[in-house]
Amino acid sequence: MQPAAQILDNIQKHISVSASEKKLIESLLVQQKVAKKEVLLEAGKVATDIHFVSQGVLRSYFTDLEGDQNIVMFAVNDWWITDIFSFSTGNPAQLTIDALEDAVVYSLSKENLELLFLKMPTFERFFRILMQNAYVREQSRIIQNLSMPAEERYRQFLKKYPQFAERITQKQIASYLGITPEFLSSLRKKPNS
Amino acid sequence: MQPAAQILDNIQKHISVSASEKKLIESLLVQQKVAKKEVLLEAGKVATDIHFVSQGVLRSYFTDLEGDQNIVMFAVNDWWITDIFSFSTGNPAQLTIDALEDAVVYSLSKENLELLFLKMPTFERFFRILMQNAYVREQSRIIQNLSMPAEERYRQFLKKYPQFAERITQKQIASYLGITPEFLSSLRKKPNS
DNA sequence: CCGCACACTTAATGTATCTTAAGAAATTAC
DNA sequence: GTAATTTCTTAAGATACATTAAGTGTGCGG
Repeated sequence: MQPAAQILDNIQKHISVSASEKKLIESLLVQQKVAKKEVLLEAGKVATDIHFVSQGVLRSYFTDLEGDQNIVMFAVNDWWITDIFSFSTGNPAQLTIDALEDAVVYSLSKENLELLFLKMPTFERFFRILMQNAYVREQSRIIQNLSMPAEERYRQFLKKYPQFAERITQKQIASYLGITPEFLSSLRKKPNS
Repeated sequence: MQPAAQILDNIQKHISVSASEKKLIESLLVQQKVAKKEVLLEAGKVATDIHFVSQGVLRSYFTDLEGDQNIVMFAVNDWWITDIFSFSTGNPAQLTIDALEDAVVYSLSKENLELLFLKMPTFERFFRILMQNAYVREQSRIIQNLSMPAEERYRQFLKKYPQFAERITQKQIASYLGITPEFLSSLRKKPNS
């Protein structure tokens, strides 16, 4: 699929887009290739862009005082990713975003997003739906973290994101679940009762 | 403050609203008084409304398989609350919403919200900002849950939400933090080093 | 194709947090 | 205003999960 077509499909799942609007959107996106391990956003800098993942796998993570990485999200094709806190407020990012596999992304700067909102008011609706879905996802994760032991969270993760499980190492998954790789290994060994 | 004025103020922090739009908004809101312990939304039913809290304190919580309540959020004056998953998708709610103190809320049904989006496209922007802020909040909580021990999460909670700490019992706060009231009590006893 | 870094596993020991139980304090209901 | 209910605390014992350390596999850069 043509990369632009991939984003437009993603957008058109939620709003309709005229031919001239398609051109406008395409003109505001910047394609970036991101090599495995390459950093797209570094904690401490301001997140100026939101990225649409066309191919490959990205992750965002928080580095805590002990220096440990805590994975906040994974993003594969058709996902949008940024440090939403930094992108919203202009404060320094808490998260680092890098590639777990070679990736291709389309980046939209905050200025261009605001331009889109101005020139194409329905894009506000699209972005509202994007944010609302992200809110649903994060709230669902909070519920799981509060109410389930690690073993059950792991099962739910495999069920909800089978496309991640195949491509992401156990170490990364453990970090996402908030447990150590050693403990995840011991969970996996257990007969799944 | 006139209740309608309170909501309009909240909305006008993010978008400008004409006189006729103000009337429209007011006409679509329904005032509800909620007595302490009264249930506004019951898990299993569909969340048809989003509620603006004018006075009092509400909470939403998830009841897990063991029957324990896990608090997802508190809402005091000027907060909006619903089960965003159920409200978005029309699926049965996972959360129960009830009042921890006598409260007054203004409820906006999903139909009326869609009507607002149609008649007042800038309302899409307001709601986008609402959802984006909620996303930021939930992501920040996930980062804290992943990277900090309970004692530090409690400190951050007190710092971030001093208005909650005064009005909400230790038991509720413990549930929000994902720990038992007994353990919270032991944390509070420790000299704050 | 070799070597090295890194992922995954296993197991012993350690610790944060839970469970249970009971009493004291505070709030609520009649 | 007093009984009844709920909250908060304390403490002992239990458990989920972390830490450390060592060994085995696996991918990948040169």
